Amino acid sequence: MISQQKTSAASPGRSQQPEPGQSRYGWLAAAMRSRILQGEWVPGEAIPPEALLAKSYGVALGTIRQALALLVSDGLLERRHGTGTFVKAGLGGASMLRFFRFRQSGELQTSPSSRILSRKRRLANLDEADALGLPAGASVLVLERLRSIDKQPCLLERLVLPLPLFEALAESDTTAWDDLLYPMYQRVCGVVIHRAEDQLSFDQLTQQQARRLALETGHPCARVQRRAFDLANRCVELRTTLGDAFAFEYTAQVR
Amino acid sequence: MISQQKTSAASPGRSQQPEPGQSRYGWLAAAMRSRILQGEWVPGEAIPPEALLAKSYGVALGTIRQALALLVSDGLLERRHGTGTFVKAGLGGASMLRFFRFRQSGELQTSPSSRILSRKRRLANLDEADALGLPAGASVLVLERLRSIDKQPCLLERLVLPLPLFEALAESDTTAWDDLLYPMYQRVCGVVIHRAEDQLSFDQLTQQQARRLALETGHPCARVQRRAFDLANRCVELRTTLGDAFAFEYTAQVR
DNA sequence: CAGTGGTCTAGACCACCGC
DNA sequence: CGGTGGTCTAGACCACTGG
Repeated sequence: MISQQKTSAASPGRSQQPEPGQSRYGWLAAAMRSRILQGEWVPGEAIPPEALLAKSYGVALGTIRQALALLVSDGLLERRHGTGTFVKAGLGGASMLRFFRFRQSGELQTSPSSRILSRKRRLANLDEADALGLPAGASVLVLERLRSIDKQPCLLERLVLPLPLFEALAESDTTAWDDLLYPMYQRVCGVVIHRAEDQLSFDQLTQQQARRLALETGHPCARVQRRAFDLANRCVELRTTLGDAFAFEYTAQVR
Repeated sequence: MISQQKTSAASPGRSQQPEPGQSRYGWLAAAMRSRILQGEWVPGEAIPPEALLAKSYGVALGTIRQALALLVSDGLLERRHGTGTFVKAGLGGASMLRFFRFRQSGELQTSPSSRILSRKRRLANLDEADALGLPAGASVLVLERLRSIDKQPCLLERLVLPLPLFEALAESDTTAWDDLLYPMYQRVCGVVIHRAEDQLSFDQLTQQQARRLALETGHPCARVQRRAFDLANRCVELRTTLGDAFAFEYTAQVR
């Protein structure tokens, strides 16, 4: 080894750049990203101030700011003027409702209540293993979940969770679970959901699905197939949500 | 007037900032935005280089770069390394297809062909006048349009266009129109479509709609209600697109 | 090769927040 | 008030693009 490590936190050396084809701020962003992924900087808390980071990495303030801007646009950090730079907390949940407009007696947009209809452990099929990045024959936890507003069933969900990771959910009492899963993932399993991809499509309800949603067999439904990712950008949840197609409403921005 | 105008293009003066509560780069961005809206800088062409802008506005390079970054994130400008900074051309069109997966004989994603079914001039109703920012009783052009792939009808559209602006389309031969409307708006009417909002929902086809799409009455359909905006961010097109719900497929990013 | 945007520096001062 | 991020400067040098 030629380069000598400095006393700084994750030192890239001072007068040389161990990066091959990367910009310095790109390298810094990668370095700081890994400090988040490895748990040195934890979600919800502040990271060291810019000035300190600049000094410890041996770069100018502006360079650190560029690196931080990258992580902000990645959604990993959040800056608050006069206060500090914070690691973003995970997704709050209730994000499924943005696809639907359900009538409520009151005006308040309360999060729907949630009931687990079934929970079983089984082997992942090929598609699931592929999407979750699991080896063939890995086991998963499969949940069926009904979400209701004012005791009116409105969303039917099927979730697939990789099992070593979500083991804590395989045994606990499902009637005591939170209405929002993502904060619970974080609390119980240490899994932070950071982003998701929702694929929207259309179908008709099977007899069983219709019964659970209190609709008729063959009723049109909107289907949301979600892949949710953790901080390290690995898919850790597959979810299929069904709801009345006539309650579906979503606005997409173009360009 | 105390401040003396410099020789620069849209001079903000040198040592003072005529802005009330705004940052300097925010003011610069607004100034440059108006140079685009007023047609001094035209879509598709390069604006003056940063160094020249910095000198003519009497600010540092970094400040100009911040202002440019704002306009880039607004989608008004596009930067190309080693080449220049360009005013973005309008939306290309064919963007409706991103909501649908239509089977084609070949694999190629060609733009669907387009046929105008009807064209009439009438008074805008309240909703239309409101959305388009028109006075009550203004007139609009209403078009019905069928889009087909491989001679197979797939999308049925109804468009509402404000009339003083799109007068050139009210008389011309519709059989000679382009398949893509937005480039034609720009060429024929000087209207640049810059962004759009698409509201998605589901419904069932009326008898007339079904006939035009070669489907059955009551067949489930996806509805895309679009509001399209020009560079000045004024709504200049309302469009409702209907297509087979079973061909609907769209992916949304969460956070 | 000349001209463009991209990176980086080492400062200064300002605006906001919480105590 | 002290500490944070936000704005701004006036340079230097690098990397890409095109003729």
